[in-house]
Amino acid sequence: MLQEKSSAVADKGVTLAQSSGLPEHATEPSHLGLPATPRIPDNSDIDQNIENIKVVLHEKEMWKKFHETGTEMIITKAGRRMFPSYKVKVTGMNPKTKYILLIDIVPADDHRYKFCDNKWMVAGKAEPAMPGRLYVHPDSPAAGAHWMRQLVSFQKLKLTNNHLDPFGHIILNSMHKYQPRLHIVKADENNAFGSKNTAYCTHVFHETTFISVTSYQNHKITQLKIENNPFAKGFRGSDEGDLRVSRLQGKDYPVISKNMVRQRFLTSHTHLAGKFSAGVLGDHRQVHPHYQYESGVPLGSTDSQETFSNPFPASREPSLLYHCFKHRDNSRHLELGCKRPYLDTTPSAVPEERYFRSPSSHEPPLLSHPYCGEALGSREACMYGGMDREAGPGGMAGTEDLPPPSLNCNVWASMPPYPRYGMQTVEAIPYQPFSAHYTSMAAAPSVMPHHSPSMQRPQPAPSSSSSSSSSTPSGLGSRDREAHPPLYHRKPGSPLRPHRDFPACRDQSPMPPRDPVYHLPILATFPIVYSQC
DNA sequence: TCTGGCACCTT
DNA sequence: GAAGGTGCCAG
Repeated sequence: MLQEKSSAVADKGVTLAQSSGLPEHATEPSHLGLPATPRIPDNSDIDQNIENIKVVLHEKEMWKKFHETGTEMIITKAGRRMFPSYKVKVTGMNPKTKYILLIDIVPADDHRYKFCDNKWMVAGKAEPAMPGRLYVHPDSPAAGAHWMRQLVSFQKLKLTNNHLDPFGHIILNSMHKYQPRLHIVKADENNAFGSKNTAYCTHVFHETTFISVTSYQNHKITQLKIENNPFAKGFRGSDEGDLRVSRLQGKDYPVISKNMVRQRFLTSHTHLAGKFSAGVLGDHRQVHPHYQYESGVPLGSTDSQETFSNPFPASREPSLLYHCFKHRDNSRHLELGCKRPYLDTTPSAVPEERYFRSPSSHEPPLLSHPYCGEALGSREACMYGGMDREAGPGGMAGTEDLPPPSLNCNVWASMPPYPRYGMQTVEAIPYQPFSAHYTSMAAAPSVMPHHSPSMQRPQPAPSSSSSSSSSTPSGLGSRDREAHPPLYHRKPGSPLRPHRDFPACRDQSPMPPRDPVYHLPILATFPIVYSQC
């Protein structure tokens, strides 16, 4: 469908190779462990198909509009869709190869925000990240031809602020900034991912960054939503809209809400004053310079000093980041403890959507702990959430309140969505409580730039980045890894189904018990550590 | 800041 | 016509 030339060009990102199985950036001593310049991998390191995949964000212009204003996404207890919807056009796939497409939404930084004086301002330290969850596209796994045939829409993805959400929606904290990420995973022979040789790419469009809210803060965003979202058509027309509100209130005359008055006043006032103060959020770069490309050319070191005209100054056009690599080392393949194949799961209340626990939420100071994912069962839904607690091969440490997992409950560690600068990645090395480890994603490094104090936590045994790269990321032995099946499994020819039974892994408590395990650093942004819990 | 109910709208 | 997605608003 919509193919934007500019976007297509812009979408040229950098492909990073990592022969050791650990992302290059994760072991680089330099800034965030990122190499000075992206290294083009040889085909022995990177799966050709994965490497060639191009992703274009659909309705990029609309996203830009929102982004320039400061995108806000409503989150509700019941779950709210994103608007604009996350839709992409994918090309470059091997038509016959099966892929799994999924999205996770990771914190863009570790701040909490507030909308003050008609602009977003940092209001403090971020709340502990919600259990990370992944939304797997319902069509997954599907052949490349299928994905490339038409737009891939993630419009059914829903966001919630309910920490105990039973529907598998992606859980977020209100007033926090997030970055959606698209992961394209090459399905293995079992139509799953997580096993050895798993190859995948992560694509990040930073114009999709948003701040989660329970009610819109910026009137401009409200108007953009109303103007562009068909479901909000009833609110279209400024005057009519006001009149409609009046009617809703049983009045026949226009009534302007206080908020609207305030917003409009502030907007006007702010305009006269000079618009948003640049840099309000600008000190939180979401993308690492080295992974930021424009028109196929590295943008270079963009920095926080850059002047931004929008609330999300970190963005740059075009903003696509992606990282691809293939796990050649068994010690790094995705291996999850799937006690039951998807087909064994029974339908659940989770309808049509697939959510998984996401490995990559920033969760200071717990961000480095592994995530435990259980599958939600339903014909199409499958969710994995990040465990906010320690999880060992045989169970989830610190989850004494949890019943024994009756189904699948996987653990994985992830890399924080924003830069951890060297030591962050190094921290993980010493840790060895997991049975499987899967590190990846260059996307992580791209998504965030500053190092937050909150992210600094006691290091079990500071080690060099090289050591981390040379050894199993989490220090897991292959012995344990091999004991676990793929995270995402689907029998050939059968619909991909998630495991059911969240209760088995009710790890949604926002504040997991403090445990040494939490010192485990997250080495990658995408499924990294998997083990049964 | 957040929630639930509402009317209006699309699908 | 039903189901479900919207923003608005009182509380």
